[in-house]
Amino acid sequence: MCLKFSLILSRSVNGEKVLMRAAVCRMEHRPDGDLEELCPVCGDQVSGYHYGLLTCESCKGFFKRTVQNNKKYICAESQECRIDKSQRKRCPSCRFQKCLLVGMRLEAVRADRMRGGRNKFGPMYKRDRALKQQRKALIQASELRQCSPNLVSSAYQRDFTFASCLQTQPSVPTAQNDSVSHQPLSLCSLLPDSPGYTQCQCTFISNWTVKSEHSDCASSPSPVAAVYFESDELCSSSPQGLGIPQLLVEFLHCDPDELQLQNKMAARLLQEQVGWNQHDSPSTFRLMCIMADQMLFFMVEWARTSTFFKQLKLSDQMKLLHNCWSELLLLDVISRQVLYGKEGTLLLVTGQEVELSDTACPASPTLASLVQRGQELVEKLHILKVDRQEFACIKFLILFNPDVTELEDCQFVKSVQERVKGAMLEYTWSAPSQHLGRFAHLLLCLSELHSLSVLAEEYLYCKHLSAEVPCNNLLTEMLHAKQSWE
DNA sequence: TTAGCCTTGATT
DNA sequence: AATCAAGGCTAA
Repeated sequence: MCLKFSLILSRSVNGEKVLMRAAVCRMEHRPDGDLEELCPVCGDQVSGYHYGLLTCESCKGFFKRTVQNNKKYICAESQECRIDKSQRKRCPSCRFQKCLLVGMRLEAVRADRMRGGRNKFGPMYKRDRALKQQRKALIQASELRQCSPNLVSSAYQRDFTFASCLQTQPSVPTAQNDSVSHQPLSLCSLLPDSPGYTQCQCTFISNWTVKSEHSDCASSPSPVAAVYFESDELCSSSPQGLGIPQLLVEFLHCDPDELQLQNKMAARLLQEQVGWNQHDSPSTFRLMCIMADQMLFFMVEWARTSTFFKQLKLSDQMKLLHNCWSELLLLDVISRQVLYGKEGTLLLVTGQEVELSDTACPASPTLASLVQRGQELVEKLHILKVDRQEFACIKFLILFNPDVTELEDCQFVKSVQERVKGAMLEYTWSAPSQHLGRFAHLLLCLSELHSLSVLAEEYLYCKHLSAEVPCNNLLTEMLHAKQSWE
């Protein structure tokens, strides 16, 4: 899993935004755009829906062979191989990883090898087709209106070939809204009270409406979406009156909804996908980078709107976030595994599950160590039965770190940290079947989390130095901020 | 092993 | 009867 951690802490894609826009324009002028869809795995022509989404014939066959024969591949490089039409045969390991990452479904391969007929994905495919129709109509309408970029862009937001999106469709542009995507975004410009903070970026988050139909989720083939719903309903209905400290209730309200994140991430991936083609098909590494970058936006938005944090001055807000971004990213991945994950698989924010055995990476000792220690940490937190309330607290505990240098309002940060600790202690002790040493164990886990984040950042910085991390994104800004202090 | 073409059969 | 996404076959 830590392989994924480190990948997640990697790079983002501002340069590609330009490509995306170019692709949109090309498609507009193509008479029959959606007959020329490209396989999300390798960029070849698609031949129909296969195992959850539109793919080409070769990736369909490859996925079938791999699953049916229970094949295990090992990447000879560092699990970052580029998969495109000409190179797809070179690394089956990375190819299969990419199949899973874009949303091909293991469960669509029949165990009994029965031929013909239809499977449970039928309605999903139908919905996706309808969305594509809608998109096409919108594009045609926008052409009539002399190619209004916004309309074209939003039309594309509604189309998404990833399986996760077939279940929960994205509805609104992502953080890097089209109108701002061509220029680099900085942390500063995302926080309020700063000169660079634009209304466009604000309204993206606050106006976000989740259109994921509950009925769809109920009948969804994905158990993940169902899990999120159940737990979210529990959390929103149960805290009051059950002896949960008021502060915790407040934290829970600040906590973003997992299903909303899933939708936003799907929309972001869609936006990126528009720019992919045969020559520019992203590696697993790059996909993870895109996700990491988006997670950073989620994180900033969470902090920006959270209690206590919004009372801080911009300079302190930035210092706190620069200090703990990697720890919060890791915590996000880890908490998702503890709360919703299954043993042996990595649950992505998109709701997709990746087999951990397939992601083992011996290529880099740093990566291998991250993987190992990350898994152990998940296991420890799982045994401690850390719940969503506690994770919400831990995030604040990490964010409000009074040891950060040159804080203007260090006293306030310290007082918040004390209050968070107090509320956590109260919650931990009031819960039944909790032993006395649990809180201490939890704190030990946090120190392990911190050391993991240091390791991950070091690894990333090396990648950055070897020019594998692109410039002009939130991630490189974070990397530089930390390095310039130390 | 790959990938293009073929066969199958539940659903529409 | 038509559709189309499963699995199967086979030359390269």
